[in-house]
This record gives sequence, C-alpha cells and structure tokens, in this order.
Amino acid sequence: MKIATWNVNSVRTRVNRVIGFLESSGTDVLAMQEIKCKPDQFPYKAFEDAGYQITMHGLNQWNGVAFASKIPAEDIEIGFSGMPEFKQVQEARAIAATFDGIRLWSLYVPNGRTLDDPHFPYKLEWLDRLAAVTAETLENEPGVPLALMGDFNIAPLDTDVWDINFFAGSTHVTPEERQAFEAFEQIGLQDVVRLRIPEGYTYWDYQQLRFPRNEGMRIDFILGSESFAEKVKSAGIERDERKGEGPSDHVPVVVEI
DNA sequence: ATGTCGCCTACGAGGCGA
Repeated sequence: MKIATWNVNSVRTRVNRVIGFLESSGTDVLAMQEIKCKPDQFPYKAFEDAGYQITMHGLNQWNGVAFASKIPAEDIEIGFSGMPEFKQVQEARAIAATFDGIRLWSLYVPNGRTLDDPHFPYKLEWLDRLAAVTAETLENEPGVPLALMGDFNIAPLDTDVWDINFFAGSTHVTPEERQAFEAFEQIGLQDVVRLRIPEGYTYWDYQQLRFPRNEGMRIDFILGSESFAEKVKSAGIERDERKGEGPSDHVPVVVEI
C-alpha cells in the first residue's frame, strides 16, 4: 500500500496535478493539507472519477485537511481531543481515519508567523497537546499501526533549511519548536522517511526563485509508531512535483508499506 | 526588487495568510 502526505495549497486550483500524482504514483491513501475550501466547494467528482473517495474537514478558505483514498475510511475523527483554539475557534488542521487497520492523521500544524505573534505560543500548545493525545493512544492501544502525517512547519535540523543564518530570529527553527518535534520521538514515533532519505527539502517558497536555487525547507513528515515503522518498505520525496505548471510550494512525501 | 501565489469581497484592487 502506498501512503503519501502533501500540502497541496488549494485543492481546487491543484485538482489536476493532485489527481495526476495519484494516478502516476499509484498512491492508495493521500493525506492532504491546505485544501483551502469548505465541504460544498471540494472537487469531489474529479477524485471519484479517478477511483478515490474523499474524507475532508474544511471550514473556510484557510487551512483544511483531507484524505483521498482508494480504500474506505473508517473511524473518522475531526480534530483531536483538547485541540487548542485560536480566538475561540478550533481551526481545520487535523483529521484522522483508519485505512485497512492503519490509523492515519492528516495534520496542518500552525505556522507560528513570528516569534512575538500569538500564533507562536498557539503553535507550541497545539503540538504539545497533539503529542499528549498521541501518547495516550499509544498507551491505550499499544501495537496500533499509526502515523502522523503532514506539514509540521518545523525544520528539525539546521540542514533542513538552505541557510540557517537566514532563519535567525524566525519561526520553524527555534529550540522550542524543535523540542516540540522531538517530543513525538520521545513518545515512540519515528520519522520513517528520514531513516531512508537523510537529506532533502519538501518545500520551496514561491518567492525569490527559491526552487531554481534549491533554497528549500524540510517541514513535511511522516512519523510512524513502531508497528507502522516496521511495515515501511521504502520512502520518497517527490521533488519533481515542484516543477512544471502550477505546482504547490510543497511536494508529496510518500511511503510504501 | 517588497522578485509569488491563492483566497476573499465584489467587479477592480486591496487585504490576508503563507
């Protein structure tokens, strides 16, 4: 089974590219982030015509997470228990479903904006709570094949950005964010892509010719539980998806299990 | 170069978010 995660940056704008990727890669389950639409705006038909069912959560033009899958989604969960709010609103940043016994989360971690912005503590709290809820799940259901997949908006290593000096004083690389990321490893998850592909970016800003210059960031991850990790046969970062007409600024990250 | 892109409102262009 092929599983992938991809921040598509608008599923409506990107529908042809997303379906093209699904078909050419033979992906069975795709976790999407930043679909940027409400349920009545989702381009269901194009996915259904390609043989994929949609499980989505979107509230407005921002954020939004979903799965496209060839197999049925079971035990769908919108958000996670105690998910922090921003301005009294639980944003559309998390959805889970079980596919053939494998529990998958599609996650769009808050960006954080700047270190002095209220979105920054919100990001840290959001990650903290997600780790706590995931730890509970792993304790209650040890042995469950589970993966957290998505755009974490954190570059865990200095080599995950093209120039660490450029990011001095910025989000994505602070000790606090990296500690929040490491917490997922401490509760027993492992980055199943890093083990196989130590280097490589998953995101290049549209601005400043970042992609032609290969000035990117590695911020999209698949973090698997022990029983998920042991099923993984191979992994990939689909860099070529950043090329051509109308790409997302992120590329798919995939595993075969 | 403040070098892009996508969404909104509301019909042109500015505001917001990344």
